[in-house]
Amino acid sequence: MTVDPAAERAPEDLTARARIRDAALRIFAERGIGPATIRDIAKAAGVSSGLVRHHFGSKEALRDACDSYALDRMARIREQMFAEGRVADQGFMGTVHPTAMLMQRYLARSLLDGSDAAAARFDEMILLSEQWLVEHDIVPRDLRAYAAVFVVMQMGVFAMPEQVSRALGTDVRTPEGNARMLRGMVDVFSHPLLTPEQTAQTHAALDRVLAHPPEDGARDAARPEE
Amino acid sequence: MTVDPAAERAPEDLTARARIRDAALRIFAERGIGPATIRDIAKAAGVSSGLVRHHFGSKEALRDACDSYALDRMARIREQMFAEGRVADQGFMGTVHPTAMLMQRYLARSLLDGSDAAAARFDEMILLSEQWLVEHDIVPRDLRAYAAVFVVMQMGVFAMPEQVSRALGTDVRTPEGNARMLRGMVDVFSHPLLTPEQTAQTHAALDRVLAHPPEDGARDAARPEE
DNA sequence: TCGACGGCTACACGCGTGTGTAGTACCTTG
DNA sequence: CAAGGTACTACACACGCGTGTAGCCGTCGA
Repeated sequence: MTVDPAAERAPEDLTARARIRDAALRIFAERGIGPATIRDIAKAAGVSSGLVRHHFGSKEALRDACDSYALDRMARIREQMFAEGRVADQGFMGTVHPTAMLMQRYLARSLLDGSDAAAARFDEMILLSEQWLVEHDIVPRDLRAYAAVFVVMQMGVFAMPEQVSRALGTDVRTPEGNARMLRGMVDVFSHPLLTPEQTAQTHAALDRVLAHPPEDGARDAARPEE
Repeated sequence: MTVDPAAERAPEDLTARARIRDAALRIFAERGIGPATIRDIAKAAGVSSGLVRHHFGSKEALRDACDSYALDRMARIREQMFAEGRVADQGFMGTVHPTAMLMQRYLARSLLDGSDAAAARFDEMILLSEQWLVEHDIVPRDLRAYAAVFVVMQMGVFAMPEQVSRALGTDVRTPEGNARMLRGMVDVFSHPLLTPEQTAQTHAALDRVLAHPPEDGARDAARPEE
C-alpha cells in the first residue's frame, strides 16, 4: 500500500502483486471495468488467474486497490507539481504526466463503473473547483452546477479517449495527442463560446421551458417505470 | 422504422416491437449497453426474451435499432426547435426536451460502448461545432481540438448523470435537475474560467513539457504492451 | 373452412465469467 | 534439519449470458 515518496518505483513493486495491480490498472483503463476479465489481467501480469484472487480476493477488491493506488499517485503528482511551482496547470493538473494520463483514464472508467472511491474524488474535485471559482471572483448563476459540470466535463474527456483520438487523428495516449487535447481544453475554458446575448437568450429559454414543461408525444418512452 | 413527422406517437409504436425498442432505449441509457441484458429488457417490455430476438435478431442489432431511432428522434427535435425559432439553444439543442434527455443519455452510453452510429454522430457534431466556431469568429490555436473537446465534454455530461445528480442534490433526469445542469453548461461555456495570463502560462507549460517529456518512475505502469 | 404465416412463448445449449479448492514449490524460522 | 506458511498453479463449479429451437395461437386470405 505504501510507496516511496516519489522518485523511483518502490522495490515492493517488483513483486507479482504490483505487476497484477499495474496490469489491472492498464486493462481497466483501456477496456473499462466491466469488460475487463481477471484472466486477461492475470495474463498481462504473467501470472495465473488464481494468484489475482490470492492477492486481492475479488475483482471488486482489485478495483478498490487500483482506486486507492491511482488516487495516491495523483495526489503525489499534484504535490510534486505544486512543489515545482507549476500552479498554473492546476486545473489540468498532471495530465501531461504519462502516469497521470493513465490514472486519469482509469479513474474516469472507475467513476463510470460506479466506484465509491472515484465518486468521492469527484466530489472533492467539485469542492476544489468551487473554491477556485470564488477565489477568482467567478460567480455564475449556480456555483454548484457550474463546478459539477466543469468537473464532469473534464472527466468526460478522459472517459472517451478513443473518440477524441479518432477526431484528432492522433492517439491521445501519446504525449503529442494528449497535448493537443489539453490545448483544446485550455482553449475551451479560456475563450467563451457564447456571447453574453446568447447566454442571456439561453437562460431565458431555460426559464421559459421550466415555466411550462414541453409536451411530448413519446411519454411512454420516458416513463419512469422499473 | 418510419415515424410520423412529430406530433403523437405513430400507431406502429403500440406494437410489442416498439415497446421492446423503448424499453431497450431506457435500460441501455440507465445501465449502459454492456450490463443491460436481453432478459431484463424483455421483462420491462412485458414480453418474452425470445421475442426480442425474433424482432431484432441480436443484442447488437437491437442496439443499432436504438441508435438509429435515437438519432432520428434527435434530428426531428432539432428540426422542430429550428422551426420554432429557438436557434439560440442550438448548442444545447433539445436537451430540456424530456425525450431528448433520454436520447442524449442513450447516445452517450452507446458511444461509450463503441457504437459506430454514435461515433458517426459524434464526428458530425464536431463538424457542426467547427462550422459554428468559424461562423462566430472564434479561432483557437487548434480548431479541431477545440471542437473535439467541446463535443466530448457535452457527451461527458450526459454520460455521467448519476454523478452530476449526486453533486447537485437533484436528479438530472427531472426537468428541474436537467435545467440546473444546463445552466451550469451555459455558464461554463460563457464565462471564461482562465484569464489570458493563465491561458498563456498553461500553453507555455504545454510547450515546455512537449519539448522534453517528463521522466517518470512508473514507466512500467504505463508501458504499452498488450 | 382450412391452411399458412407471423407474433409469441418455453426451454435448452454452449460459453465465458467470477469464484472456490486442492495441491506444489520455496523460503523462512525454530 | 524439520515444519509451517506463503506464493503460486491447475482445475473444477455454478451462474448468467446471448443465442438457438420447437411449438402454440390467433388472424387473414383463398
